[in-house]
Amino acid sequence: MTKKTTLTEQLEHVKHRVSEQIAENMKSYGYPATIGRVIAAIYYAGRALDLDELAEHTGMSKTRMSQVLREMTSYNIAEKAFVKGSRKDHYTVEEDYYQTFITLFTGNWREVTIRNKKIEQKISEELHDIYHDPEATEEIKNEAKHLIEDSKASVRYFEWIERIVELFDSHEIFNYVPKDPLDENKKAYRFND
Amino acid sequence: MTKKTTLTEQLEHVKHRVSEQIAENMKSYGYPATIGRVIAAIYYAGRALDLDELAEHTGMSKTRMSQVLREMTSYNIAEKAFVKGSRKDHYTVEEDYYQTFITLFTGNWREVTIRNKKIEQKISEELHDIYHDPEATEEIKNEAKHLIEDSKASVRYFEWIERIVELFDSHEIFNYVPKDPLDENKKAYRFND
DNA sequence: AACTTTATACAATTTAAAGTGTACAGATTG
DNA sequence: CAATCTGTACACTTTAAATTGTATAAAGTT
Repeated sequence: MTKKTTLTEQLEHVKHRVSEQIAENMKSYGYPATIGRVIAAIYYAGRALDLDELAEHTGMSKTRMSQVLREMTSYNIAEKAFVKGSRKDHYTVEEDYYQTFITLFTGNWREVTIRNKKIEQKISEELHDIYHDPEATEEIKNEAKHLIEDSKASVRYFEWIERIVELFDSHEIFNYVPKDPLDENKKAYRFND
Repeated sequence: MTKKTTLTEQLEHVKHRVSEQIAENMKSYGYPATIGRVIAAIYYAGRALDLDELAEHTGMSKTRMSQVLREMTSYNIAEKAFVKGSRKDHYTVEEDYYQTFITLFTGNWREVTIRNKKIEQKISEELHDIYHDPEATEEIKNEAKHLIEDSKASVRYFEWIERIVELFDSHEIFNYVPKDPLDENKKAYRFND
């Protein structure tokens, strides 16, 4: 009474699950799940795909594909590929997991630091005005001073985040956390890299 | 014709904006904005607050506070504090920016790695079964083999993420990216830490 | 220039997450 | 043990994000 499934179907099923898994991970990165499905589709196809093909593979509307691919190219995790004799736009994706992680992670955090440093700048100015206002009582001055210190600490924190971003972006992180933990030894054993 | 605002009001306004800023950042971390408002409220109060006080400060319902604080304690960024002579639950929050970042970041990624390694495990078994199925053609075997390699690479990637998590969790990251970039020099100048 | 093909702007819909109000259970007090 | 206080389960509402369908602009073909 077991349902008959061919091995080919089983393989397809596995791929589908991997695709959903990647989709789920994208949500954890804070990006739409669809991005994950697009990555999987292009990866399994083994070549650049156009919007219609992607809509087909992901089971979504072409409109959505258009939107998502634009988003992906803006994040630098997809790019248009020239395909001979077709006027459709074809897209390839970054296939290196590590690089995708780094790109999405740093992109997100760079935005955060930029936004926050901008706001802190404005707030800091405002607090200085309050501090130097002739009507400011001792108590007011005290609180303003306290908030200014908070703001400075906050900026230092975002500068730390910026340096973290730089650590990943420059790939320096791989010196401290190698992709393959055995690399350390390997290096010692071989003459060239 | 300018609206008259007292300095005290201006200070309150600043605090409110900082609170919203933290809320916004929580969204970037992938957590509900309300968490940020709770952190700010407790920080500015300078003491543990109970659910009613938090509802008051954040302008939200007590029910929501209950939910959010439970979430926060589960993430280890808030904890119940004993307050003499009150039977209400009072909460304190982690006040160190860096630690909050690390806690939320690592918590999120730990979940991801656990989930993914589990799935890869199952998928890998399934692929082996397909590979060893007597009905498997050369082509099927080839594709299965390929997918098995993918799966292994994927697991190696998640193990890298695990090591990244460990780097932050252990605070070792501060050796490579110090909170204060001048620490490096400071260390050289002093006898004790 | 009319006709096709392709991508996308825009408005509408669906879906998922955040948040609320009521009701209730467990603990505490008189 | 009746009366009150506190936190939360549960069902409902609101809000924001993802996704779709239609309409249109831009480019390519005949």
